[in-house]
Amino acid sequence: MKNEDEPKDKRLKPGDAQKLTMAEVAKYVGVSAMTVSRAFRQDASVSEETRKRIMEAVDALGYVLDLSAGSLSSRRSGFIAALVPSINNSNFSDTARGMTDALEKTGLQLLLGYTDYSTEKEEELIEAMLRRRPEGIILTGGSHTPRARRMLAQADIPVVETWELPEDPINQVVGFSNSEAMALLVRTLASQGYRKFGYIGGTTARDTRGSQRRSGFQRTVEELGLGPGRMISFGVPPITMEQGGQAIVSLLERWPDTEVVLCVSDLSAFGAIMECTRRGMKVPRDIAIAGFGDYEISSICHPRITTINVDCYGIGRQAAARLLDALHTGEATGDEITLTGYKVVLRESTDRNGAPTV
Amino acid sequence: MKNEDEPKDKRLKPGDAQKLTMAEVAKYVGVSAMTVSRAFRQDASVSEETRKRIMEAVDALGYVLDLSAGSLSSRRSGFIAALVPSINNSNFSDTARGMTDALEKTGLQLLLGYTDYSTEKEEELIEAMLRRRPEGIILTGGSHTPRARRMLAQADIPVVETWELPEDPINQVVGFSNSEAMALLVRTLASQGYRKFGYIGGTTARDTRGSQRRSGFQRTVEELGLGPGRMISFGVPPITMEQGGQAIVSLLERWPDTEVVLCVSDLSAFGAIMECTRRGMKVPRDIAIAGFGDYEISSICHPRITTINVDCYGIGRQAAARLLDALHTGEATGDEITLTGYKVVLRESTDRNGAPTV
DNA sequence: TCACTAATTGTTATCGATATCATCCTGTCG
DNA sequence: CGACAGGATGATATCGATAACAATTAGTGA
Repeated sequence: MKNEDEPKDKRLKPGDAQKLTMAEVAKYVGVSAMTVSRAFRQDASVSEETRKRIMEAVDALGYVLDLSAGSLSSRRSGFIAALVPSINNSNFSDTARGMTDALEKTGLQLLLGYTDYSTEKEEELIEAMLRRRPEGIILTGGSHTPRARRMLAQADIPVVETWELPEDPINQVVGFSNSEAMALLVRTLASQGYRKFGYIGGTTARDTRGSQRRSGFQRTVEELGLGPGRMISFGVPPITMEQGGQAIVSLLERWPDTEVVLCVSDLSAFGAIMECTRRGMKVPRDIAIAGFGDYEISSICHPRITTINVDCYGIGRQAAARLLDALHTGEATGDEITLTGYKVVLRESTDRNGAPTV
Repeated sequence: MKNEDEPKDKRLKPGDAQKLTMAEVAKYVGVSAMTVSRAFRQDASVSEETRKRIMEAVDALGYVLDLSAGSLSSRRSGFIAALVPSINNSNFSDTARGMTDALEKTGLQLLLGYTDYSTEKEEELIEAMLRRRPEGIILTGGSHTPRARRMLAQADIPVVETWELPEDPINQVVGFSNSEAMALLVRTLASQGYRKFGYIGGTTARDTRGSQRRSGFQRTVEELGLGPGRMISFGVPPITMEQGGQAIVSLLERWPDTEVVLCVSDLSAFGAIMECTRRGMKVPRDIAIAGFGDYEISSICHPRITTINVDCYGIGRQAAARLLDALHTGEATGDEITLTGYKVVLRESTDRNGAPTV
């Protein structure tokens, strides 16, 4: 083996900003590039002593591994793609956090995109993502354009759909039935004596989870013999806090005797409650209001909001875990449906007895 | 030119799931791979007719461009890395959205990571990002570990620091002075007659923007001769809504005569207001409370919250724009500081006259 | 008509790592 | 003592696109 201090006529000074390659690190240490490559992976067989010398050289030179080169030859990009409707929505950002956390230490990196609740945008993003050759992809919901489905099928990587139970799943699913969850909420409130139910949601079918919640509401209200629900649609999904406030005004103008209003999400429920308070109505004394999603705000605000708690973080974490399973078992696992929990959280905003202290 | 229907003995069926390469598309069409490559980029010179035939073949075969291969030879990854403290915070997710929007149509993709307010985590993420050879990187704040700074210097890519005005900027900066903004809020409220100021913030220096706001508060209160501010620290940053509620209780126990409380963020302000309301105090009649950040909630809740509006989306958008400038001008531009605006938004929660209607 | 320019397409080398197989060395066991 | 296992390392081909330059064709003006 040569003298370790040999790099005499090399113009490589430690800290030199020029593009460093593995080969140069190798030459500096006096080994082959292959050995340097091995030293970067803990499993590969390199003697401890060599690895140490290589890592010292890496530090001294300031070399940073180039994964884009590596992924080409290893045919593993190290990416997992994930598409969520919005990153400004704390439900979905919790899900994204769950995915990121589950991927920690696996060497896989999350490539995040947001579809803005549009399947067209989703299709574009799927194509953009597939160009990076992700090893798996996580989608929100089960609505996809035909072309998106084709691209996914051809990509031949595990797909996980989340947050819903699609009728025609692509591969795996991690989610829950939004319509069942909403139905449970209706039944729970009906059992407390509420009879005249209103509903606030967005106008279009863009938000499929919203549509499912609405149909769960409608179906259950009719099943219970409480007549057709009083439904107000307002704004393009996702419906905002402010729109929740506007919607409750419309709803109460049209059906002033409404006893309880369910909202497609906590955000609109919060907006509705605040608007009522502002107008001098007391919640729940004058009107009861419930949301969906159990956002942080709902347990803090006054009155606290009755809602459906959804395991957002768990959805992300499990979706990533299922993807990892599929990658490890050679993608031979059957496509499973993983149900995630939800539960009714009864709080002040629908309390039949106690009006909130003010 | 050969017969276009030639692929007779090729076993390539359209829609075949096997790994497709550009060369196979080329063979299918009867051109060279280079021509296919050109067809994918709008600037390159390919006849319209050829491009059309190629794109039809791409559709028929279901070929998807492989950017990881392309970035290796072109030495352009097509990535911009961005690190934010948290994706669950709507201020930062607005910033992320601004960046994504600014990068739309540029062919650059955002690689997002969250540091959880830790410079150590940031250092790890910077290394992970640099392994993907991003063409630029956007950071939040000006606090970085020495090793992080070294890696960034050596990477030799444009860096934009956001949300603050670091004393020792790396390259470009897009942000504002958090301490000046908070000082402005203090002066504004003082000019309305408030004298006894309290402050609620997190405990440690992890959240540098929080620390800057606090010092802006403290300095200004003293400058105005209003004695040392009454400060309560609570919880590990980022301080939550719930902690805001707990903090205001401590603060009022210790200094019951406090007239106005400024909070490090709207979230803690909201928690504080709700806790006061719950305890039968009226805001602002009994105590005035202000926040920072102008989150959606602050213009909706009751009472509406006085706050500092920050152009979160604009920070992201401009940060990305500055990065694009630097990339186009060959990185020869001087390192500039782009100031983003902020303004005091006076609302009900500090209104000296009108108590909110309840 | 012919040299010449511009538009279009092809050929070859290359980006920087890793897969794969070959080689070398050391120690062990019959 | 010789053969062989296994650990450590090296040599070479390769991943799939693109840069750079070469070649071909069509059109243009003298």
